[in-house]
This record gives sequence, structure tokens and C-alpha cells, in this order.
Amino acid sequence: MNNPDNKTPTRARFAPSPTGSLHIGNARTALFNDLFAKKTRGTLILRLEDTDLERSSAAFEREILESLKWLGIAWNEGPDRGGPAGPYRQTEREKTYREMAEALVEKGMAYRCYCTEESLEERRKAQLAKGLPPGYDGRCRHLSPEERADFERRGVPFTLRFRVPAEESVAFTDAIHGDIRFMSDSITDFILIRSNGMASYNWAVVVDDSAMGVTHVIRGDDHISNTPKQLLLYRALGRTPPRYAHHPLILGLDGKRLSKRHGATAVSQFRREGYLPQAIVFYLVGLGGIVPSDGPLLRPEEIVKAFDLSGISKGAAIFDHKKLLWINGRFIRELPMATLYHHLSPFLKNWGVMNAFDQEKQEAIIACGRDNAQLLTDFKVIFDIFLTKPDAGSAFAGEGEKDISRGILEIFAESCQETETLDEQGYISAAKAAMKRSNQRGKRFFMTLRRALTGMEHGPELTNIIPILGKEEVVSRLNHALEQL
RNA sequence: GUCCCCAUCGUCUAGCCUGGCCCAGGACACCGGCCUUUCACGCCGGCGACAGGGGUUCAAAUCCCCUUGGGGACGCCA
Repeated sequence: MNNPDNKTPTRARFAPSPTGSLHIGNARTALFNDLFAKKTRGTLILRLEDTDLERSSAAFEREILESLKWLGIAWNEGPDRGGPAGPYRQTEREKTYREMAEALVEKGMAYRCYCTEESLEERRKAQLAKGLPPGYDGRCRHLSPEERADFERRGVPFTLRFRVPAEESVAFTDAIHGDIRFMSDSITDFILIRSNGMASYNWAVVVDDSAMGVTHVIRGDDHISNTPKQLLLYRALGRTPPRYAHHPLILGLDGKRLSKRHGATAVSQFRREGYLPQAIVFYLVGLGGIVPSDGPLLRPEEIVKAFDLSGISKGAAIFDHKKLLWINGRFIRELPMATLYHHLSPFLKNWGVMNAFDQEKQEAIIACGRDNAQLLTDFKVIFDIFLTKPDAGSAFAGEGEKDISRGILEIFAESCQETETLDEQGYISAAKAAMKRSNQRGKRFFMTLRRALTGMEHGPELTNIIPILGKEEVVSRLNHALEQL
């Protein structure tokens, strides 16, 4: 579906509803649309589906836009930046939905339904109990003029329902799944306009996509069964439907659709936890089978180049947190320092690193800890090594070893003093000299140094840590440790 | 329940369209080893799958059918 007749420029859209954070599954939909638009040199539209007045909020809207931007998803038209196909918020198109629905009523393709929600709910339950598919039973479909007049006289609120034609075959070719066919009989009359006057999902989508000139609809698998409804609507409207691509959903470890109870799912949360946007994007496209996730780390342009809708795998994929972590670690290790630093700086500010060290030193520390980090937040421990003098005392081995430890530290301190500059080479020779003089070496020797200098048993190599600490600080820490012994 | 979608190692996948090169390749995870002053990184090795059954064919992971399993939809949510 890479724009077969490339006469018409492609127009794709991502249409989240601001009723929650942008979660990883929606992010993938957004990403696919973004990649498709970029690949075909088309347009990406961002549209807010805020017709659920109860649950939509401005805060969620802000968070969604922010998360999208952070992921590097760039829309050309949207609520925040306008465009020729506005409005980009469904609540602002309210009037159009109603007028167009009324026009359908005029033509007999839609009708007023006076059923109450409670009654509908009861009937649905009854259907289910009888083993029938739940769905509208068509009660108001053939109201007599008298009955209708009666409802109107009593001022009963109504919805506008689409009159689904019988025995029609609705087929479409999905870019990912191939041919899909439904019979209209499996679809019951659905609501176009709710009793509060607001459009319902399927209607708003069709009116919008049509008005906005959307050529390609790329969305989750869960919308496959909405597609025939929308196709019927296009038919009623006499308009050409877009092309469709339904990608599979992301599932949790238990095989159920990914949700909050599977742990972190919001993009903003991943961001806070120290994931890189590059890693998330790379993981997400890898999940779809677009790029091999074990292959080389790709730059955004390369991902665009590799992107192909028809290459997306059909089966649902389970979200594997461990693999994401691994990918994140790879990016931390392989990203250019400038890029890594950029993503790390908000964290550095929080940790009070900014005023403690100049950028050069910060970068040296980052380089020193890279191999030990999988998340950006893992750098906290690394920076702590340099930020605070360790409380080494408790970290030393048993009573009997105190004298040995003392000897090692004293002698190593001397060796350091004798060394001109304690760079990597200087450290190595100081250590060699100290080993000879103290007659200690190997694990005991180095672990003693490590504990005295960092207060921890694990961490980056001392050859990387010591040059950054510098001679003065090293000696100071050694003395500090000696005092505690 | 009805309709729709899907089905290769625990997980993500390659292979499937255009049958033989596949007693199925890679990666994550896991296990073992190496490197090493520690953890990590890195390197080497191991474990581990064509859901089942029928066809078609000289030959099927690959094509067809059925079964099973999973997912989704069926809402005045999107």
C-alpha cells in the first residue's frame, strides 16, 4: 500500500482520544502512521477524538502531544498547529456531524431511536442469555408515524441510528491482512448521533476522514470489525473510503491486551524511568517485524527507509520488557555522547550534578558508566560515586582483615602521592608499585581500593574511575577510609 | 453465543506468497564458560519451536480442509 498511484499525495492520521495517557500500544499506531507518511512523503494529521465529554481532559491532551513529540513523531497538521483540513478536534466539528446525519435521516438511511440506555442494557443482557449476539434489536427501526409522533410529543430524547442495509457484502483489502469480508447482517443498527447531540465514534471518524482527505487509515486490529460499519457509511455518503491497514495489538505477558495492570504502559512513564525515545521506537518497530531487533541500531531515517506496511507481521505480539531494557542499554552504549547527554540532562539536573561538575567532567563520568547502565536512571549510582565521599567503613571485610586493608590503603596512598598525574597510566603504575610493596594483590587488593574509593562492591572499572576522581580526591578518600577503619 | 482476525523456540522473529537449499536460522531471556580486581560490557557454547489431524505432491513449516487454542468486536467508549 505504499501509495500505488502516487498521483495523490498520501494523508495519514493518528487520532487519539484524550481520555488517558499515550500508552505504548497507541504510540506504535502513531509511529506506524508517522513512518508511513514520511516514507510516502505524505502528510501526517493529528486529530483529537474528544467526543467523550465525560472522560476527555486537557491534561491528557497535553501529555499525549508531549509524548508524541518526545518520540520524534512529527505531524504536519493538528490542533496545536492548524492546517487546511481543520478543525482537528472533533468537538469543534459537532455541527457538521449533526447536519450530515440529518441528511441521512432525510434519505431514510438513518432514523431516530427513542430507546433509553437502561432498556437497551436490559435487552442486551436478555440476548446474551439466549445465546444471541448482543446488539441493537431494531425496535425503533419501523416505528409508525403515530408512534413517532407520540415520542416527539412527550419530548423523549433520541439518538440517530444508521439503518444498516440487509444482506450486503462489505469487503475491503487490508494492507496487512489481505482481503476481509463481512456480511452486513452481522452488524446491527448503530448510533450516529448520541442523545446529547455529540457524534459517536464510527460516524465522527468517517465524517472526519472524509473531510480531511485521509487516504490511508492505519490503526489497531481491534478496529477491523468497525471497518465494515464505516465502509457502509462511506457508501451511504457516496464517498470513496480510504485504504486500510490494521496492525496487530500488543499483548501483556498473560496474552491479554496490554493495559495498566501489566505495569508501565504510558510513554511518559517510560520516559521518567529512564528509557530513550530511540530505544522505544526501535523496539516498537522491531515488534512489528519491520526491522530485526537484533540487527544494527538504526537512525530514524533508516527506519523510515526500512518501513513497509505489508511487512508488518499479522500476529499479536507480547510486550517483552526485558528486551526493551536490552535495547535501551544498547542505545546508551552506542549513541553519540552529545545525544546521550541531551537525554540525560533532565536527570542530571535533578541529581544536582549540573553545578557540581562542568560538562566535560560530566561527560567523562557518563563515558565511565555507560557499560553499567541499561536505563538513564542507572547513571544516578555512577554519579553518586563522584558526588559524595563514600562511607567506606562498613564495607570492609571482617575484623581480622582490617590490618591488611589498612596496609593496602596506606601504601597505595603513598604510591599515588609519588605519581605525577593519576591518569590511567599513572594509576596502573601506582597500583603495581603498591602491590609489590604491600605484598598484596588480586581480588583483595583491588576490592579494598574499590570499597575505600567508591563505598561499593560493584561498579565501573577503577581504571576509569580513578583518573576522574584525580589524585587529590583519591588520596583524600583513602585517608577518609583509613580514619574509619 | 455470533462475526472477524491470528497461530514457528518461554518471548520477538527469519523462512511461507514463488513447495525441495530447513531433522528450521537469528535475537531477548535462561544456563554454562571465557575475559576480568567487582558488577556490567564483550566473546564462545548450551537449552529450546513448525498447535493437532487430514489431504494435495516424488517432496510441506511452506498449498487446501477440519479441529483446537488465542485475540478482537458486538456500547449513547474510542
